Amino acid sequence: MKKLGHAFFRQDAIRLARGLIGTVLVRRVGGKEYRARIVETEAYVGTHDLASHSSKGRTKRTEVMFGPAGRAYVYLIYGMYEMFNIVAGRKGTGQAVLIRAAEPLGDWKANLSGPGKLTRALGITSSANGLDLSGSSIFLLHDPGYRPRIRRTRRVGVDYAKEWKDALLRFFDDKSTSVSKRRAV
DNA sequence: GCGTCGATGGCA
DNA sequence: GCCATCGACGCG
Repeated sequence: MKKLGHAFFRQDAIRLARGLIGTVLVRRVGGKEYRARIVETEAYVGTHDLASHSSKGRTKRTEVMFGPAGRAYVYLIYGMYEMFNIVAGRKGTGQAVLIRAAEPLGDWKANLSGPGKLTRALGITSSANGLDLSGSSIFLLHDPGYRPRIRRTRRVGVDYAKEWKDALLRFFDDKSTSVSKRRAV
């Protein structure tokens, strides 16, 4: 399996969100390595997307979204959950892909069916914000032997986003049982 | 099975 | 005063 690099992450958020389904997330922490197949993502397509944090403009929090693709954007939500995103697209466009669910691979067992559960289980915190994902502590692998069955729905929890709330920007692998529960179209 | 609700903290 | 969430609880 080949490591995903800058050229892959630099795709626009929609193509990246779709392309990430079925890839393998690798997390090295505490001398151990954990692998999980990504089965659910959401695209946040730029500063015009009212559900995207980048639509608020450049702030201390959103700064990393405006940087180069392939870095981690990690933030705290509801006071207790960290969300793990990958910056997408051309630098300055404010795009990112939220990783919502994954399926453990190998001996390791965990419930990764939701963005908060995934980061908790993998030990991803805001200290990883801005981290280059072509490094060694968090990176991704292309798995050419796996063919996901991709479905597309509305994003979760963005009802405030006016004309953007119903955009079909959530992708998941219909073959997987690790997709987070909500499947509303 | 489904709706409602509270926890909890950074941010604008 | 919001939230890109989750799990517990009360239905009947």
